[in-house]
Amino acid sequence: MAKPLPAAILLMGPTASGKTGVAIELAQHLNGEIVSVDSALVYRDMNIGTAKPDAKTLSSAPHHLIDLIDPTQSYSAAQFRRDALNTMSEITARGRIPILAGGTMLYFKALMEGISTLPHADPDLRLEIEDRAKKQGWPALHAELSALDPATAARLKPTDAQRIQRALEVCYLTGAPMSQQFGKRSADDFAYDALPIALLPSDRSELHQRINARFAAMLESGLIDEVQHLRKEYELAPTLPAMRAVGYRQAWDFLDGDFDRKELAARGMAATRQLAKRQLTWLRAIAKLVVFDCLEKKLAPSVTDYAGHWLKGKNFRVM
RNA sequence: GGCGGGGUGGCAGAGUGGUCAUGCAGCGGCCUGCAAAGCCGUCCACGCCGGUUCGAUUCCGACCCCCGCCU
Repeated sequence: MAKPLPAAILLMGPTASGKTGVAIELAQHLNGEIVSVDSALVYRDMNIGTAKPDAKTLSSAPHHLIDLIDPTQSYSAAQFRRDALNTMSEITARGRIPILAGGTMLYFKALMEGISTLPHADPDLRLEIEDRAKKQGWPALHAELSALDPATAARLKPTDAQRIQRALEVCYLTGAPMSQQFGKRSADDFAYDALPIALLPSDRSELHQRINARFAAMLESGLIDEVQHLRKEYELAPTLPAMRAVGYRQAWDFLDGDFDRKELAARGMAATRQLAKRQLTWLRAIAKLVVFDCLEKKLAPSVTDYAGHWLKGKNFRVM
């Protein structure tokens, strides 16, 4: 008979849904450690705009996958999967429960469903492709993809620059169409008995209010200074993933003098609302979620209570 | 009070006697190494009342409101 799988808790929710507070409460009460599932928290020196928990909060429970790389570097879903699986097995080996908390739904998907064995990004090749796109336009490259990988080209719009680029990159690097390599999953499965929890707002406009207030607060606490500092300390460009993050992109353009502070606030808030919308679309597509209303007052205690019962039912020891 | 200009969707902003502005926001969706990214789709309108007309957001008149100048 197979050994029972180790337990894990997955805590998903849109931005500003209160994930951090819930995750800490879970970690403290259920003998857990938090694994961040967030494509922006991996950046060092990006604190205000990413709503990174402060030092005191971070020390109140073990956190992982935060502050991994410089803003000049880039991360990926595949890298996240490796890092997360490694971290999770370490946590499990300590006899504790991994609590994966965050809002980057692609990372959750990659973690749970696995990801095909494909070459990693090649910056030089990408530059080359972008160069050609500038001259010939993306539809021309899409046409080229039609010859190399008809199946992928068929499902991509000629305007979908990012995915056309990736598909071509895979073709060039491997000599084979990406669509033919999609079956080959990484061998290391997601071998956990996971409780997937989603924090959803019962009222969208209230979430929007929260988002607006939070972005205003970020400006108050020095988001602009943070970005200015980053520009001074690192060799950054507005095309880097880190500088395309919500808030940072807008602050960058503001520092370039593209618009005034009022417009910065409006654009930052709008970008955050749109992020939340996309996150909610992801969450609606995922079946078998245990849903909590993130606008509920006693959110953290009730989630902890629920997760505690779930763990007990599986004979895990709960602190 | 007089003269001039104007009132268009949540906002900005074109335009036309008879299928369409457009941008932003909002809403729905897609998603395999950039994902807080990238991409697709979509609702909402012509200040008010009357007239001309087969048909008026568009033409005419009255009215209301706004802006500027003058008294």
